[in-house]
Amino acid sequence: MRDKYCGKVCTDDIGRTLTLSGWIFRRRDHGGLIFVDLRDVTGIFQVVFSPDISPEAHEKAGELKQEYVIQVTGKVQKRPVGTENAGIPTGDFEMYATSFEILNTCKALPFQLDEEDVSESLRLRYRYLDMRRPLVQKAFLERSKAYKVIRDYLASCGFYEFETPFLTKSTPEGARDFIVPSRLNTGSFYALPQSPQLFKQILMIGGFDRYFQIVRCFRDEDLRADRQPEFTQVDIEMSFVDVDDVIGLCEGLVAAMYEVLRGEPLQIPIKRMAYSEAMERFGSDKPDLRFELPMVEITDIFQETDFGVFKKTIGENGAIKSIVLKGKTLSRKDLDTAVEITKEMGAGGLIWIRKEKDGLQSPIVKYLKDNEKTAMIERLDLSDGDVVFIMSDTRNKVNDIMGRFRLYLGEKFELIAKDQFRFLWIVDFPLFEYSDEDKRFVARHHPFTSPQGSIKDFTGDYESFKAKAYDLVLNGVEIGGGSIRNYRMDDQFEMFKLLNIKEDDAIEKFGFLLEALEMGAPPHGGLAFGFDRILMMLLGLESIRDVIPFPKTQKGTCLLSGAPSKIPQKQLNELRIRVTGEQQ
RNA sequence: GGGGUCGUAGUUAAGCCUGGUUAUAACGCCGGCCUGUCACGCCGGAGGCCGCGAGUUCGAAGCUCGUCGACCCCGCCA
Repeated sequence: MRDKYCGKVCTDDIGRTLTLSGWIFRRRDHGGLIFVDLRDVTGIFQVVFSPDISPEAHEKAGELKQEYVIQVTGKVQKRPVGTENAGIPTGDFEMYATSFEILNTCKALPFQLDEEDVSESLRLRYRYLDMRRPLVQKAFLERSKAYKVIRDYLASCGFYEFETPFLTKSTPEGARDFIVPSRLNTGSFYALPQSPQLFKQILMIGGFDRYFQIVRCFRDEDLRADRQPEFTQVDIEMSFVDVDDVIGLCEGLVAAMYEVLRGEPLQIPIKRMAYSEAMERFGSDKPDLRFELPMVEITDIFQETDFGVFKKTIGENGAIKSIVLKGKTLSRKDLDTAVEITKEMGAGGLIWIRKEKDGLQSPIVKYLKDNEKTAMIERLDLSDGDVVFIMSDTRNKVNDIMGRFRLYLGEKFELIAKDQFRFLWIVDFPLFEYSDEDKRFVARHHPFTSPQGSIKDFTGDYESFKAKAYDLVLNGVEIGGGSIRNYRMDDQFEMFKLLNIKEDDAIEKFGFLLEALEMGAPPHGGLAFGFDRILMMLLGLESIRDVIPFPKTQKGTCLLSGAPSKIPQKQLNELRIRVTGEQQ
């Protein structure tokens, strides 16, 4: 139906008669001449309708409206001198239409395709129109390029691609599952996979050595700007590897993606930071390193303090930590707002101290001893005008709230280098983590994660026992995570014991993996990247929805299709399901 | 489960704080004119349950309460 794409017409085509097809992007009707911008996925080409060339075509072109689909034939020529459009690649050329056909019409549009501030719900409702917009289109074309880079890179590294089931079994200790009722097995349910974790381990035990899959995963949790109920992971597993092997491979992959999507090489190896350092200095296991503003601990300075708040914290073995804001002028209102913000984050309070020419200024300064002030000025390297924010509470609370407060300061005082891409590996995660909900220690990563050293060396100190687990962080967003797995049954059972998971329960939930571990499982480990998130970040977009063609809203609905929806009673009957409408 | 922002022609916004005649603009849409535009231009026109429901009031787009929807955040997300 066409000889060429609109955006691909070039000098070689001058003098040739071509047939092009596409959408009417814009029509400029001068009464005599009518100009039409014909658009397809490759770009725009200008078609001219003139009564001197074809009175019929010119007459009929009066009917053309936005987004009509046409097929047009004419001779390509150079535009007259002075009428070229440097703004588009085909701006030196045009075509006088000798004939054309309207292949389809288009109703009045719900929004203009070149309009920038269209509400997202309207865009999602009419996603097919939204996709015709160049910037939206670009995101999905880049996504397509990314699939190819990943497949090419991993294939070149000896990886095989597999598919794993979507109708599967609930995985342990994870997010809430999406559930699918089984008609053939009344009262039983499949779970959609949160990740192909168990299956990829089975593939290693099956001897394939290196597996990957670009795979949809499902988690029935509340949504965010960077979270969707179904999302895509680049899932990777390798045999006969340790932490450095997996990290090295993944760095190569990320660098390949970065180069294709950003058009410049990525410096590797990527910086690594221990989990404990991340928490103590940045109050987060995914620090944004596009700006500094680290927390500095000053607990030791106040061992002999008379200041009640600090005294209490030290007595309860808490932490006193500070963040220094340099070179910014803060009004009293800024300081009050800062205090307010941290209170909203759950802080008991926030202390600020300003370094002035003649000493420290703060509501609490009168409670501080001279040696404490001096030590603080020295430790924090304070200059005149610097503002110190101090929080004093339990260590975890200080880390958490100061970490979030740090992000607030970075944003508010424009300290973040928004054009930077700061990758970071977080390593040496703790193997366990206390769950307030379950009132016990649970696996921080997942229960198949291998500890550093032998699990048999566990001394009872859950909090300091380290895992062979690692996360990849980009600009404060977790974009991937993985671990080396337990590959021996005795180690795995020991792990379950420490997690207080009963043997029967373990066998019931994932006995097939445990059985396989006893049949010559090789050492193995891997990682999963959040594909949508990486794309979002590398393309500089604000929301994961911008890189997913058909995303869900925050309430999990699809505005295009109307899912989820009620289903006919007949279907419910077949599944033996009764909807009670009541909270059980 | 909790906190917040928003909802006004097809679209994007103004008006709301301080209630009062016909709810304003731009883009789009419809009609007319125009032979070098590319965000074409000029003239004219149509288009509104002010998200929905109660309440307050002589009178509500504007105040109050509820509700629905979209978004952001906390919890949650191994």
